[in-house]
Amino acid sequence: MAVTMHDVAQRAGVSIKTVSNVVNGYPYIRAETKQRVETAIDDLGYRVNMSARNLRTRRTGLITLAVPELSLPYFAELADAVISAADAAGWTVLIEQTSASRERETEVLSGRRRHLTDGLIFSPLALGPDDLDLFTVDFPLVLLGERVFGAPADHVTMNNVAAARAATLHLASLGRRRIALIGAHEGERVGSAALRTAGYREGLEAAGLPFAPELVGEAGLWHRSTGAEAMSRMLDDGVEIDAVFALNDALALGALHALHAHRIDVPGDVALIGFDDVDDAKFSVPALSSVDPGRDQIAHTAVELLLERIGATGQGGANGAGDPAPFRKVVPDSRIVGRESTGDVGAGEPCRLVSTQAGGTEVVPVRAAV
Amino acid sequence: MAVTMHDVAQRAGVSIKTVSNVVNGYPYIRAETKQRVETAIDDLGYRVNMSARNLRTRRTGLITLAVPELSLPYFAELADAVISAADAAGWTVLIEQTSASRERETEVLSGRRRHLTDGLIFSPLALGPDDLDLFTVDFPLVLLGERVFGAPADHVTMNNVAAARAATLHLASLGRRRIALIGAHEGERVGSAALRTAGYREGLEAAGLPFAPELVGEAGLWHRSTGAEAMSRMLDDGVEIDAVFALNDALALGALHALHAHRIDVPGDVALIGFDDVDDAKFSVPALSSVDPGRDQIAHTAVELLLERIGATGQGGANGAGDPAPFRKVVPDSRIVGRESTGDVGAGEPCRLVSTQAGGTEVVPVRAAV
DNA sequence: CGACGTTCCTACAACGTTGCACACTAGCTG
DNA sequence: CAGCTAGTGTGCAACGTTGTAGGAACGTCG
Repeated sequence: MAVTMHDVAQRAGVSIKTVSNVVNGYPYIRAETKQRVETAIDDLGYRVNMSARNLRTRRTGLITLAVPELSLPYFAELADAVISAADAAGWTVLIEQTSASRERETEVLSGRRRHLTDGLIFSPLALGPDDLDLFTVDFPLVLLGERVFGAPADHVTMNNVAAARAATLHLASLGRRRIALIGAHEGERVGSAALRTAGYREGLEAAGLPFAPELVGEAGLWHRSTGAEAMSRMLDDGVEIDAVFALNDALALGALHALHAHRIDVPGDVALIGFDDVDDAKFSVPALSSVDPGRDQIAHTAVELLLERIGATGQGGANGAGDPAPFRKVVPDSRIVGRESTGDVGAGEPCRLVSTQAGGTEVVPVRAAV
Repeated sequence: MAVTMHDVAQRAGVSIKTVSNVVNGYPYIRAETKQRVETAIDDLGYRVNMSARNLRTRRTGLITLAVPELSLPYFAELADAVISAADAAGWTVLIEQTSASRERETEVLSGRRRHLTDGLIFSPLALGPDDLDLFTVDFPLVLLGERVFGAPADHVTMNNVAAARAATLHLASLGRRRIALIGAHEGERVGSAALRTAGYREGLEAAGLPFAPELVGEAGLWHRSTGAEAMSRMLDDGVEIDAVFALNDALALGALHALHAHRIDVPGDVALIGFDDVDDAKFSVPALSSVDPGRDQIAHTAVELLLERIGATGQGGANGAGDPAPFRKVVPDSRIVGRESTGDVGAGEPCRLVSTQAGGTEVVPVRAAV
């Protein structure tokens, strides 16, 4: 049925291995021979059988990207960027949706599909620092996000505290004094919520503003609906505010909805800023100011680190110990994108970049394998 | 290095084939033997090597979903639904982004990655009816969308004309008389734009309204930005309108932005309805009315048809001709979701389903193989 | 002139799994 | 008792590719 190297070899009058050599770009082949093989390949419509090649080479050419849900725009845009970056390097991406459930996130690290790909870029949302041992795995792994630090893996994250601090300060610099926060996770010590909330408090302090508990709105899941609910609760409770820092853009857009429903003008009465700078932010009414955490750079760096790790893996061999590269932590630059919702620009004007946070790379020594 | 069936067999004191039988759920195995094998598997942490299995079975357990871009919410949500549906059936999805370019769409049908998966769910945007021969392929294929009809493949599409007609009629039923259209593709005879525009004209006619060229706004790409531009152009030109039918939600949200920038009240001055019913629609300000084309059903049906086709493929054998099932065209039910932007409901109220279009399945005889 | 290097090509043996054929035991049927 | 069928397990030969080792032809150099 399917055309194999054998068929090509026969037609071209060479050995099967020569066909393999041609396909793989082995240099020592006479031009004429190469030509003959290539003609035979075209004539027969031959394609290499990936399964066979994968079996033989112990590589699949696939990497996994595990994210909570594609229908969340942040992760859809991240997936887009990761796929593009991998594609440019000749790799293919397989996406796993975890729904942010512990069970599925655990399965990503050890489950059925683990052996389908050569490496994993993982943005956990349910697993946390208590699950650190789960992250001690024997395959290339790059972590994203803020749930787990200190795992034996490369890590691409963002400058949450500094960026949140800058966002808060930005609102303060506009003369706002009652700055609410939407999306807090009470009691949590890790994760984006905790870090960004810490940045918010730092920002208040730096601006000489008091911290007021009633200004903090809880929202477990960071969806538009929960943002709208949290904002509504706060407004219904009669809390006085003149600015809102939402911990992501979905929350911010939900909050915007609630503000509008309460006939509150943005940015006239209340200035609003989000986090993530998803595509939607540009097109809400009014256009949403946000923090760009450097998504493209995150995706690009994650793919780069993972492929490096995959490449290095091959060297182990009889050497046993080898000398694995130390784990790196990379923090891309983030910046604040001022749009209408903070009154930084009028409708129609291009957005203004208000402030810049420098990131960087930190090298962490490899911990002894367990 | 890696644990193989051989190791498991040795430890359990059975043949390698028995391990294989246990792993694959072969029924005729003594409970005690099965237990012993399973214990050995757990002890050694054995996982089947997918590459080897794939080579042997000529199956990969993967299907491809090819869409233009994940950062377009409609496709992100579609991908989410397809992945979930495939997952439920034990299959894994590989996503290809085509950027709606001819080159990449052609590659999806014949390129490097073609042999990586067992089947393809393809939503073309660049290829059209002139490329019908490209779609005559020798692997399971399910088409989505409205670009290509009559290809030798199963097809899941939507009731574009009827749904657009209903949306237009709905605006008319609210007393609107100057109903603009945003997103037209002048001169095109195929694709969503042409079909939905046809439905719009049918709707106008059914409502006894005249068709007016100045009410039709072009927008090549259906992004928020192009929607905003098209809307702005029309308003700047002084065209009088009291309703807008945007051919998808991204355009509608962009148009909403432009309407707001022109200080036009929605739905007071202008009623607005989109198409696709993406998640965002619920949370815009005001909440956007839209046409739900039955996205979940589309994803579900597409996966179902593809897996059926993949299953049937195996039977070919020496039989030669076989008797392939005829190609099916499935049209899920679509419905209009009325929200604030058409004044169907006030802020906070749940949305109202205004009208329902019945879809169905049509069976097309298989064309002779080429 | 023999040793050695380049260039070009090939044979063989895996990679880890599953399909197929078959062996053997028990119980049952005609 | 021969001949089934159901139940339980094994051995062999692929699936299509690539790594390793090496052979043959042709210089080139000391």
